[in-house]
Amino acid sequence: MNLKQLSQKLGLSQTTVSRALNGYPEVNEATRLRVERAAAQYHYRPSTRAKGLATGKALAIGHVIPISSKHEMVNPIFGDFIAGAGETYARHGYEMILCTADDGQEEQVYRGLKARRAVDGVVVHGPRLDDSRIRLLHDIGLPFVVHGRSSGATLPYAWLDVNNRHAFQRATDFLLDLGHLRIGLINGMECMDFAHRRRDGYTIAMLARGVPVDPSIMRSSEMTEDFGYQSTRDMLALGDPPTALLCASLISALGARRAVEEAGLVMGRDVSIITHDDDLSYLKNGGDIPIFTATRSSVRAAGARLAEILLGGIADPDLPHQNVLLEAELMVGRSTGPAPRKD
Amino acid sequence: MNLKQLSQKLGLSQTTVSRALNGYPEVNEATRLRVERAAAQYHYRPSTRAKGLATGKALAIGHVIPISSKHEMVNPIFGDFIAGAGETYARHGYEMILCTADDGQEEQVYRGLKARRAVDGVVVHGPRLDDSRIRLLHDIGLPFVVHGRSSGATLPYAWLDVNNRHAFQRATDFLLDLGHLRIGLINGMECMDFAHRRRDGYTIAMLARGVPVDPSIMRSSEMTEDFGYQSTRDMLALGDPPTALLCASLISALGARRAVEEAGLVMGRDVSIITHDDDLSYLKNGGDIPIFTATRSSVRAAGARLAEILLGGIADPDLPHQNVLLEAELMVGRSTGPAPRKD
DNA sequence: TCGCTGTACCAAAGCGCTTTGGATTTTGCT
DNA sequence: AGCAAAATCCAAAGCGCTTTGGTACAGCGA
Repeated sequence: MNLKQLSQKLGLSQTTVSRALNGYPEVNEATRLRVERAAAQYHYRPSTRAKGLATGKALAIGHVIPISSKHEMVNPIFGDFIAGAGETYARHGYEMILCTADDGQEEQVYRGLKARRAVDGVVVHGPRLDDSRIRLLHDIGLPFVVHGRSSGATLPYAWLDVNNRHAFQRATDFLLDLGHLRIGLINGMECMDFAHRRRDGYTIAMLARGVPVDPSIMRSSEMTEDFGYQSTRDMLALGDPPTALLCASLISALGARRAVEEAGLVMGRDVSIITHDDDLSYLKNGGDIPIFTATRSSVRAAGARLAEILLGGIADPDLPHQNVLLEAELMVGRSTGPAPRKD
Repeated sequence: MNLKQLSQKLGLSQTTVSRALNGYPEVNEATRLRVERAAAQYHYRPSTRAKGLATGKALAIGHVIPISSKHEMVNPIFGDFIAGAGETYARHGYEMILCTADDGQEEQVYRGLKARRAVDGVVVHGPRLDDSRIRLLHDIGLPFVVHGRSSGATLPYAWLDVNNRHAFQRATDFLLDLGHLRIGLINGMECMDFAHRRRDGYTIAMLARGVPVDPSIMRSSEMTEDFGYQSTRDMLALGDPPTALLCASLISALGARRAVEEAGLVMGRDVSIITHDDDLSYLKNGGDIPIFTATRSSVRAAGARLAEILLGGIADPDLPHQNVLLEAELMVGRSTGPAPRKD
């Protein structure tokens, strides 16, 4: 069923039917009701493509998933983020379109999206330090919101981020308060902006207390379980091993715990662990009492909020760039305790 | 830059430019070359919407992500699956569009996709037993491929699945061969087809050896870390605890290991664990030697393969429904060993 | 030379919608 | 009653592409 057929069935012009359905004022209420009922009855829905063509909008938002061809790594938070954003898009009549982009060809993908007029805006995932995508999207005139931030970017841009620096600063302080002095950092890849900021927070807190920052207990890589395990095992084998660990993700924290237990140590007693927790639906941090003490911030909520920002910016391009900084909660779980006394 | 502008710049008609770009024969090779060069120079890309309107195709594939509003659970394999499929779509000039659908409104979402003519086909994720979506999509005439299968479906349909029954049968046999008799099952939700089949495989193997199937060591729920932990803890507290566990996912296996170790037992010695491993990029099963003995099958590869099948079916609707059954590998890791001798 | 067959190109219609610029009828007011 | 304004509705153009149904011209054999 298309507009023409529907309007013929109603004995009205396409104009009137279209206006009735789109809430324009110049149509009799009785007529509008009749139209709406008929539309529902025949399951009429305007074709997105035709509507898009006619209005000059794409009625779609693009998400470009960076996929490192080296590591073939897909960001595990992606599913939850999308779930949050998707609901918002649907409510506003937008489609969500996904593209994957290997390392080198990211620029191509964004340009293609723009040239094909496939989207009205995009979400930038996984920003790196001084991320080139910001300049690129600015230049080609494609509205965007960054999930995270990009230190070093000179242009103003819209973003939504968790206050990673503050979160890790608080977490480090929490451990310092418990008497820990050897605090290991198991970070994400520090070319990623969020990891860089977390490290900053960690360093700031350590230095503020005059505790030395020791590179030998700071690791940085993709946040896999195995990386958490290896890093922890290595660090525990040091002459002066850490009594506490700061992990960048629940997944690497699971690996860290494995190494701790494998070494015959008890988490929360011999080694304390704090992790960041993205509150992923498939990786809950325990039940009532969290397993891990964690800095928590829901990625899914972030997705929903970010989508609102993007759509708002598209609806009114003159609006100033929105910047939203979310604070993470510090949830105390069972993985932390006072630093073990040296005997 | 659009077709009209490009054709004016070239002093050709839109027809000729369009045909040149789409590889039709009735255009001079020299002209075609000139057109292609100009298109590249001006970054011309046909508008997907316009092209779709003109051809009557949507040039897009839909993925509907079921999101249980009860559990707010997003399938963790989703990111990797999408990554596999996305590359295939891009290569064929298709967009991938995502919708989220809460429990009740799935039918609405599919109908909407069809009515808006937003997609040429869809991928059905997470099929349940006798899944109603198969009938629905058949009825509304939307091409689809199921990732998994649906026991009880009477209509023929295209699917790509892992041989879950065989995989779990082999895994169970493997444990039985090691002398285990009390083998616990930590399954996914058994309304899901894959979980049902895995249970079947387990049961078949047990019965074939005359080993009793004991419901008290069989659990079924969403595959979270916590579920793996709780289930294992409970089972280990039984009078006659299992000496081996079969897990449905690496995530719940991590939870199972936690419970095993917390009980002061050693995985691979006191309790053997076999898990299914979807080979997710962010959750590798260890390094060189797998942590867990596992039935492995790459979800990402499945995504790529399934996308090919769907596009093939769309290109030639008369083709019979393709059915692909992938065998999982049984990878031996460090989590399994002979059944402990009773003293 | 004429007709005929390709080859290479083009004008215009059409995909399903929105929107512009009227046209017609009603209403409100004097 | 008479007339402007408001209320409703409509025909047709246009969004950017593909495709149908041509035309024009060169080349060829008779």
